[in-house]
Amino acid sequence: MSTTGFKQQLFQQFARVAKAMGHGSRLELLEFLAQGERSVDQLAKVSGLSVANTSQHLRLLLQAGLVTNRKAGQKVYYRLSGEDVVGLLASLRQVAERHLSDVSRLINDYLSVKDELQPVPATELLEMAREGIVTVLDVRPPEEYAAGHLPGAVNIPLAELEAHLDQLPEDQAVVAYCRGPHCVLAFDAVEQLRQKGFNARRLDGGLPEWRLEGLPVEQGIRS
Amino acid sequence: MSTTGFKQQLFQQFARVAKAMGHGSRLELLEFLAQGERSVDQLAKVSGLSVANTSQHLRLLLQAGLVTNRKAGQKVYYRLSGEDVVGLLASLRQVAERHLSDVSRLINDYLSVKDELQPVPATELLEMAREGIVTVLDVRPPEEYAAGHLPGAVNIPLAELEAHLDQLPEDQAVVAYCRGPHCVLAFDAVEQLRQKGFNARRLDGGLPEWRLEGLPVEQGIRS
DNA sequence: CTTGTATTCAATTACTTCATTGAATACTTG
DNA sequence: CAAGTATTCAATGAAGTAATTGAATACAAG
Repeated sequence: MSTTGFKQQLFQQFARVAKAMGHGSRLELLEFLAQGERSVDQLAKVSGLSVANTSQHLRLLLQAGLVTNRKAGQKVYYRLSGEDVVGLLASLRQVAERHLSDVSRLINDYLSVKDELQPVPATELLEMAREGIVTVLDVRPPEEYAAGHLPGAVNIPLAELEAHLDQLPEDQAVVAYCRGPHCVLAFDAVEQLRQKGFNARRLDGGLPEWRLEGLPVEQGIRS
Repeated sequence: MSTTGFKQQLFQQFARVAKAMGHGSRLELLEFLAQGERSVDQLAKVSGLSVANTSQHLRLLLQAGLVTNRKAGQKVYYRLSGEDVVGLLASLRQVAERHLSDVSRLINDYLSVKDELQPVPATELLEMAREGIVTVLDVRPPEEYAAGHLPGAVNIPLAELEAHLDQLPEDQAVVAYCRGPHCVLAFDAVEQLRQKGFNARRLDGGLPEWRLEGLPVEQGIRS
């Protein structure tokens, strides 16, 4: 094989991975899988895609090496191939935010209006949590919380926040987090909490980004 | 705008960037641009694409925010938008290498046969160079060398290596580098040098990866 | 002002991608 | 064994992508 031929094949292979990420739905599926493994049916429900369509996208992600799968009875569970995929997604997001004005405008118009404050860096939150001066709030659905969450985090899905305010100490700061840096649930939670008089902030990033920084993750349902 | 609408638009924007990288030729153009800014004509020549085709690919990369351009007379010069694009390309490459068996097989069959030794980490090379116990060899074309190179690197394009062996001290180790971790030129250089009795190794990565690690870069033609 | 150079644009053709639909396959339950 | 469930497959039509070709545009030189 010539040098040119080799190079072209190599770049073509790299392009396969990029192409697999070249559709909004597949990126969303990857973000869901970053929270923990899910079945096809679960992914179809949470994404709003048909099962057949979800299956097709997952097959493409599988062929690109971004996810792996395992069978359990009739169900097929998918997961990210590794933490490096989270890193790749983070890198992609950062480039888009920085160099695409459409992206920064979209984020500004929709998210920054909800929370203009800088999010709390992960290592800073870990420090505050260890000092016991903050309440960490996970606003994702329970199954995502169970798959993995920040140590000591309280799980109150956004839809139930108003009904469970009593679970949050009023004399402490609250830092909310979600699936990733642009997950609306964390923004909405902070907005609601501030309206109720809480000192609420957002975490910089979500559970996958936290884990990517090598920070500790708990699993299971809270006692 | 609804939460679902916002999320879908955001993912669609991120997908734009990924899709722009979803073609082997565009990834190759990005690797060339990682060495320094180039004109359309230069990129067409070095990539083997037609000028019109090169222009089309560059326009797509521009729209995706991966490159920027400037005009100088009749020429248009393109460059990467930022170092974060190099990081994104590195991340993509790493995921492909790790999770696509076709990629690791391609690399193994074509590159590892040329050089099975582990490449020298960048920080290690910097140390050795500072101690003056190694010769750093840049085997890229002179214009890429001029745009940026490792401090103290000697520029001998591969095609001229045999004729310029006298420029390399025989009593010192030689570490060769090129455009990136899979640039064949560095592998071929090391192969040739070993055949001539030199103690030759490769750098882990190329000039863009070196710069991404925050290491010093020189510019211009060597005195 | 004309000619040459560099680049971009638009149209075309062929190919690929995407969502849908219905069928096929595999596993579970009664 | 039949019916139900979960998932994948294949075909289809619409939309998008990629290379080529020739034209258009912009700038430079004589």
